[in-house]
Amino acid sequence: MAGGRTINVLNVAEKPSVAKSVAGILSRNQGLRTRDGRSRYNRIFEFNYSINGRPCHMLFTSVTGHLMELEFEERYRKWHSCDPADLYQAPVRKFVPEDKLDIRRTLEEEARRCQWLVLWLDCDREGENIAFEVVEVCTAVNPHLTIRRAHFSALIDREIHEAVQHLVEPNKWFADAVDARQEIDLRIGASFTRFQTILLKDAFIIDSATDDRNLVLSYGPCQFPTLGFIVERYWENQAHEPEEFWTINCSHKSDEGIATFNWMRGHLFDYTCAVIIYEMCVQEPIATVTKVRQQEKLKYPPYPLNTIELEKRASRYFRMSSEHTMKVAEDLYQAGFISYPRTETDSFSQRTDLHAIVQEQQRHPIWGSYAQQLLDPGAGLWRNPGNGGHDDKAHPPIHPTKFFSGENGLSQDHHRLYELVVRHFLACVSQPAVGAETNVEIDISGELFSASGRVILSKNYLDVYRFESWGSSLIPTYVSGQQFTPTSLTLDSGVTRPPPLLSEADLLSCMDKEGIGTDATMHDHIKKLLDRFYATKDSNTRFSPTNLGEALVMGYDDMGYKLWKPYLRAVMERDMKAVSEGTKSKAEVLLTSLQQMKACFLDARLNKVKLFEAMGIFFERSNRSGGDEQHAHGEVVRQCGLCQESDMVLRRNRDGNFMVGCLAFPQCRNAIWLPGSVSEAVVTTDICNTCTPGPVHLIQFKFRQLEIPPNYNANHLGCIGGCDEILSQLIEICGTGSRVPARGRGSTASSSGVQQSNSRPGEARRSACIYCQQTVHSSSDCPSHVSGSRSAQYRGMNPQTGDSSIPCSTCGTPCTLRTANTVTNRGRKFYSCPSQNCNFFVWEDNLNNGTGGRSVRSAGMNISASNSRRSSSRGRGGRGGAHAASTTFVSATGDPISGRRCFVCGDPSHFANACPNRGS
DNA sequence: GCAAGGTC
Repeated sequence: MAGGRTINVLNVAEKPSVAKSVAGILSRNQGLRTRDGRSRYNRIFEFNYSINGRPCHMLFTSVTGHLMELEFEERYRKWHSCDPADLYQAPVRKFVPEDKLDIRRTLEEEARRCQWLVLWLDCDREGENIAFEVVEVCTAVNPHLTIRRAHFSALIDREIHEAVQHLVEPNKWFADAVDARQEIDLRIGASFTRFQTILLKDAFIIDSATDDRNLVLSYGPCQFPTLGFIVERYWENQAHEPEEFWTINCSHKSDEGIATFNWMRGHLFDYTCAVIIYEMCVQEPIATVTKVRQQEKLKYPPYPLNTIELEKRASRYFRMSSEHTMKVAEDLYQAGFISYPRTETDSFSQRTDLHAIVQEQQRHPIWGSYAQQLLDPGAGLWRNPGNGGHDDKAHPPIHPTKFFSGENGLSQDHHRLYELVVRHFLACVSQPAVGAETNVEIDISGELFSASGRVILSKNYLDVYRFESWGSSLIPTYVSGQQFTPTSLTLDSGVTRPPPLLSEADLLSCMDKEGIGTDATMHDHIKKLLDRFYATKDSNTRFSPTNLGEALVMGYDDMGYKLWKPYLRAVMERDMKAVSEGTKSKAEVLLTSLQQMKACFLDARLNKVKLFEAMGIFFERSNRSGGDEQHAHGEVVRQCGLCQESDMVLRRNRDGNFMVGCLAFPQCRNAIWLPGSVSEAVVTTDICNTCTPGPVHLIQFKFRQLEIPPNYNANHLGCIGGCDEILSQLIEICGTGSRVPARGRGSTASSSGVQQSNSRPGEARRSACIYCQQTVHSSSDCPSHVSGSRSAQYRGMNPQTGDSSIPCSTCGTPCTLRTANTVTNRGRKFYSCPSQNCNFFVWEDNLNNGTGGRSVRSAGMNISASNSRRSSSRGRGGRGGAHAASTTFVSATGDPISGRRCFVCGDPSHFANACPNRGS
C-alpha cells in the first residue's frame, strides 16, 4: 500500500475557515500554497501529504454551507399556477442557485484532475447532506472519483491527523434525514403560506403593514410555533385575574441594624384565616429565636459560552436583538477577535490551551490585571471551567482569539460584545464567589418567620464579570432562644401579578427547549415574526403578538389544530432521527408525513371560516374581495357598560356556548358568560323595565332540561342586566360555557358564575359587577343585589338538608350557601350573611362537623380561634363594626389596646393593614 | 411573493 503513484485529492470543507485550519494543520504550514478559486471567499490551499503511506497532492477548498436549494419545478413556482394543495405532490428539484455557481465551477474544475474526493463537512446531519451535494457536483464531471469522509470533532492537530488516516464512507441516512426535512418544510410552508395569504390579504384591511400589497402571511414549521409561544404567554398575561393575598411582615430594629423577617407561609389568599393568625401574633408578640444557621455559600461562574447563551446575555445585558448580536459576532469572528460564533458547545476540550487565551488579555487596560492574577498560581484564582453538557463536536465555546485594544473603527456594539466574550471567558476559568450566609428563624405565637443576611467573603469571578451581582445584606446577631419584641408586625395585602410577556431571552429558551430552529437560525425566526408584522418587541425586549399574529393563531386554534404549537416540529424531529438511524426510510417518512399534512391542509381549508372569524375580530373587511364568508355579528342586547362605546351582542363562542360580548373585542373584553345548559337563545324586542342603563333586551332562552334542576322551566324569558334571579341561579348551578384558560377572557368563574372582564395591555383588571357594573366589588357581593327573597328561592336545592340557607347567628338574616373561589379554598362551600352590616361567615364543612364558625383551615394547619366572632371579620379593615372581636390587642411596644383597633395607631376605624401611619 | 438550513 505504501508509496506508489502520487494521487490528487480534492478536500472540501463546509466553510473557508475550516479549509484554512485543516490545511494548516495537515501541512504543518510547510509548503502550503494558496490560490484563488472562482469564488472570492473560497480559496484553494495546496500541499503534499501522505494518507496511509500513499503520497497525495492535497487540494483543499470549501463551500459556504449548502451548495444546493430545493424548489418546485418551474410550472408550480407562480402562486396562482396551481392549487396550493397540489404542492404536496408537485415535483421538486435540487439545484445550485445563481450565487453558488462560482463555487460549483471551482469544484468541477478541481475534481476533473483528482482521483479522490475527501469530504470535511461539519459532522452533523446538515454537514452530511452538504457532503452529498458536493459529491453530486463533483461526480457529474468525474464519475471515477473515490469518495471518502473525514470525521473530526475539533480543529485540533491530533483529531485532524487521525481523521485523515481513518477515512470512512459518507453516511447516506444522515443526508436523507435532511432531504426529508427540506422537502416537508418546503411543501408545508409554501402551501399554507399561499393559502392564508391569498385567503386573507385582500379580504381585510390589514393596517399593520406599511404597504399591504407586499404583505405575505407566511406559515412555517418554526416561525409559527415561535409565534405560538408569544401568543400563548400574551393570553396568559391577559387572562390573569388579580387575586388579593395577605401576608404578615415583621421587622426588628436593634443597635446593630434592622432585620426584616418574612412569614414562612409566604402568603394566604384567605383574609379570614390571615387575620386570625395575625391577631394571634399580635396578642402575644414575643419573638423567640428558634434557629440560627450560618453557612458558606458559593456562587458559580457561568458555563463556557455558546450561541444561544451569547444571544440571551447580549439581550439581557445590552438589549441587543439576537439577530443583531449574531451580525456583530460574525464581524468579530471575521476580524479574528473571537472564535466561531455558531456553536452549541459549552465545555472546553481538555486540549484547549486556556492559559494562552488568558495571556492574550493581560495587557488590556481594564481587565488586564485580572488576567494577570488568574495566571498567578499564588493568587489561587484559577479554576478549570465547568461543563455545560453540550458539544456539537465541531466548534469550541465562543472565546476571544485575539487581543482587541478597541482603537479600530468598530462600533460600540462590537466593543460591548467583545467585552462580554472576554469577561465571560475569564469568569469561566475563575473561582466561584464565596459568601457567608446567616439564616435566622423566629417563632411568634406558633408562626414562623425567617430573615437572612449575607456577607461576601471573596468576589472572585464577580470581579471580572460585571454583568452579574450578588447582593450582601447585614442583619443583627441573634442567638438561639433569644427573645425580643418586634419593632413592627403588620398584616399586608398584595395582589397576584400576571406572568410577564416573553423577553427575547425567554423566547430563545422556549425555542431551545422545544427544539424549534437551531442555534444558528433561532434569531432568524424571531426576526421573521417582526418582519411579517406578527409580533412586536417593546423597549424592554418583551414580545406581544400584533392583531395579525393573534388572529392567525386564534384561527388555527379555533379549528382545533395545534399548528402553532411545537408538537409538529417535535414529530418531524423524531422522524428525522429515525431516518438518520436507518429505522425508517426517507420515502416512508415523506409519504406518511406529507399525507398527514395534506389532510390537515385540506381540513384547514374547509374550516377557513374560523380564520375569517378570527381575522374579523381584529380587522375590518375590505371590499377588495367578494366577501363570500359571512361574519356573524350577533344581535344587540344592550350598550356595553364598560367601554360605553360599543354594543353587547349575543353570540356563541367557539365551543357553541352562548355569551354576550362587546363588539369592540379585543379592545374591550367585557363579556357575560351564559349557562352551559342553554340550547337556544334569541334576543327579543322586549325591554327589561328594571335594569339600567337601558334599553336591555330580554333574551328568550331554552335550556336543556336534563342539565337544569327539575324545578326550573326549560323555557325562560330572561335578562342579563342583573335583575334575573333565575338566570343567576342557573349560572351558579350549571356553570358557564367559558373556556379555561381563556384568551384574555378571564380564566376562572367567579362565585356567581358570571364573569366580566375587560383588559387592555398594561392595564390592571378587576372584574366588574354584573348587576351595577362597578368594579369595587364582584357580582356576588353586590349591595344592590341582596334581598330576602333570594334565599327563599334557593330553598329546596340542597337534597341533604332540604334547605340551602341558614339563619345568620348574629342578625337572623337567611344566609345562602356560596362557593369560594380563592386559591386556597376553591370550590369550598360557605355561608355568609348578606346583610351589609353583618359579617357572619362560616364554612359549610365546619358546620357539618360541629365546629361551626370556630375554625379556619388553611395551608394544612388547623388554627382554633378562641372567639367565634373572630372568623366573621371578613372584608377589609373597617367593615368589622357590628361584630368586632372583644380580644385585647397588644401594640408592638407591648401596650394593651382594648377593643378592635389598629394596633399601630390605636384608631378603631381601621386595622393595621390599612393604617396610614404604618411603616412610620 | 412561500420554508428552514447552511454560511459570506
